[in-house]
Amino acid sequence: MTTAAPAPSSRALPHPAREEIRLEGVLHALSDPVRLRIVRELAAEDVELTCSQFDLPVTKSTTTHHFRVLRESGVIRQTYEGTAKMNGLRRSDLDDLFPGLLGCLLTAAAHQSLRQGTG
Amino acid sequence: MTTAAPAPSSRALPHPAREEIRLEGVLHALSDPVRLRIVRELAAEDVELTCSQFDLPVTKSTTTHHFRVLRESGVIRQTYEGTAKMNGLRRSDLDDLFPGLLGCLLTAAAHQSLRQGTG
DNA sequence: CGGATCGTACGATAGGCATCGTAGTACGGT
DNA sequence: ACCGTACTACGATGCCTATCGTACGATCCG
Repeated sequence: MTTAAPAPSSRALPHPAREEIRLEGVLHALSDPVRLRIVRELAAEDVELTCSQFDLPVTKSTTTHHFRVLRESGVIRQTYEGTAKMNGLRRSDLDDLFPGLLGCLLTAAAHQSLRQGTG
Repeated sequence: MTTAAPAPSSRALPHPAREEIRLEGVLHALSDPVRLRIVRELAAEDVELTCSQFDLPVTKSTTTHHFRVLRESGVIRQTYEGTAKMNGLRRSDLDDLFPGLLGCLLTAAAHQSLRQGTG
């Protein structure tokens, strides 16, 4: 078999179960410009990205903080692969819980960016 | 003519123009449980409500605070009518800026309430 | 005018949080 | 074993905010 995925690596990360994801938490997570940007990039690439692949206007520590908030609110799924930490949107979970919401949010963010040239 | 609306009363309130409404601000406003509840009630009634018609688990001062956050983020429109302060959702502005978002959010909130019996 | 109702302003408080820097851990490669 | 890379943990800092209580302003009714 073509082992494309390099083994999830021992250390695990706590994620909320699908039923534990709260709308308020998701909205709070996405109300920060940096985090909204992360989610938009993640949605655009449609593939798992490492933390360091994002070009964010904050330091590494702050980046770690933002990714944790996104994970703990249930927006993204994080897994280690070697020293890298892969990040992926929890699309199916979110779509199941809040139908259409993620799409609307991404569209809204895109519209706003077009209007204001802010990304 | 049937003057149903009792004159807007002198004191005016500052509202952001439609173009000034920011997605992040809206999300932040709605990420508070009390404010999300206000917006849901407002959407359910589909008519302007006074501040005191809401049964909220906070004091009057805090209620004032939450309504102000909602107004300043562009989610609601507030006008005085006598001593009462009328509150209405800025549906058309929001739908114009962020198509479908308000509906998705309300649906999502409703779904979550059904799941968890939290309202 | 006097009183009642509705909402505001202001100050205080406590907790949350975005940010940073530094020091450290985990892993892979040489 | 050693080094480099990727990310984390921890502590500090300063700001934001949700909450309250009390005192006040605005409006209406009698």
